[in-house]
Amino acid sequence: MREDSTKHKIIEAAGPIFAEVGFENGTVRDICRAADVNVASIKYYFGDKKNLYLETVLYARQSRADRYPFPGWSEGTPAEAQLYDFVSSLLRRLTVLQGAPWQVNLLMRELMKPNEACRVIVQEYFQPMFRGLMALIDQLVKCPLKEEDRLKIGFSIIGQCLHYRYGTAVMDLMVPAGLRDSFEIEQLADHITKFTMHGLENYSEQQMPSQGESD
Amino acid sequence: MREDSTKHKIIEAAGPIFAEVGFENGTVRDICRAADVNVASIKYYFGDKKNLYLETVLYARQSRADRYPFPGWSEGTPAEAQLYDFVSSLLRRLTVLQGAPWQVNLLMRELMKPNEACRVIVQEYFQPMFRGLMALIDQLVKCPLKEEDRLKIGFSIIGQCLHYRYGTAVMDLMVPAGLRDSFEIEQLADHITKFTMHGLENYSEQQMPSQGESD
DNA sequence: CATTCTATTAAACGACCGTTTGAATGATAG
DNA sequence: CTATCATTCAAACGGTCGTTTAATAGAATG
Repeated sequence: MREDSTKHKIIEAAGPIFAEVGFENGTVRDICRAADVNVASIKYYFGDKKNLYLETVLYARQSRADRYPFPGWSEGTPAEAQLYDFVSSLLRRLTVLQGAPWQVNLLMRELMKPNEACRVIVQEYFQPMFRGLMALIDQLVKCPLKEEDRLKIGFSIIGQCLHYRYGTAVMDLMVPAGLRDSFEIEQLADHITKFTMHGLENYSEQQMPSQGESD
Repeated sequence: MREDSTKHKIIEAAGPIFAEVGFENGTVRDICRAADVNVASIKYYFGDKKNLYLETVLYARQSRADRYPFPGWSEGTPAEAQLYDFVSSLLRRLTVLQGAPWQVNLLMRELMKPNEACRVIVQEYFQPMFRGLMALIDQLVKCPLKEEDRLKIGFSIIGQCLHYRYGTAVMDLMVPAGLRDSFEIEQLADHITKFTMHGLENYSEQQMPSQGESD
């Protein structure tokens, strides 16, 4: 798609608007004014507003995937370093503590209240990332994990990271101004990595408690 | 407020609608149809739609606070048991893995994209909870914590819990049907408690690493 | 040149929005 | 009964929404 094509201009204008206010509140008139095109162009190029939204979400996904291909580690990299890299790149990808680019906000919006585009996003974007994380978890614990525990651990890691995006507004009210310096990405990644490493340390020993916990 | 009063009927009708579709997409006509009152009642009792929304959010907060007053533990309760209670009651309060009552969804919506009501919610609802958690964290680690670390640990715990609400849709696609049984609230609380306990175990030793971590 | 196809335009359509009006209703008080 | 008050009502207001129309301009094709 040519960068100066009308279709491209519309998507680039629609992205920030949908990301900011969602599908229903983003009006085609606003979008077309921002893109400097006639309102009828929506019908001409996308059929209707719904399809414009769909194409915009998929475009956002694609451009984020292009921008942040998943890091491959060299063979010898220690697992803890890989975990740190994973966490910090996830935080960075979410551009925690900064204004996120519209692509991120739009994808988050889609993941939280899934429309049609959600399944595609999860399958092509989220699952590969999560699979990489679970392989990493396997390296970090001593013994093989049950699938459900592997998932829960993964959710614990992801949850710690995502909370810094979900809860941005709350956290701004929560963290005193004097402590903001301690909440840069590197330090958050450091904390989450340590916290997780310790959390995993004795995990293998807890795998099979005393079978039969009730009587 | 009498339970059968018109004002009460309107709020009870507005709650689920605002929670489901947000402020902008919830129409006064839908609300009034659900409440079985005339549209002009909005102006009569609330002035305008915005004020109706505000009163509905505050009502939601109040009814949740009434329903789940914060648990007080007896003096001797072990800290780990308190942590488990905290986590499981938070998960339960969010009614993770179930359809949440409209009050929860409305409050989550407000916390994520703060309108006017947010500040009140955070101050009266969230901060007391968080303060309780931080006091609990102090009991769990051996030595006094820096304020910033206490906050980060708190966020790590909250983040793990909230992710099961934020990411509901994604997780439904992520967890194979055969493993759903392992994701009941008790088991999630168990995992998060253990994971957190281990995460905190060596925390005190990491407080002051080797000062000067570069070259 | 005449024709066909692509792209863009201003204007309008019907539907729905939040809000407002002014009359009707029914209970209460003098 | 009359007057007053709070409450409810159907109807309409002006505005914005997504969508559509029909006309237009310019390039491509014969």
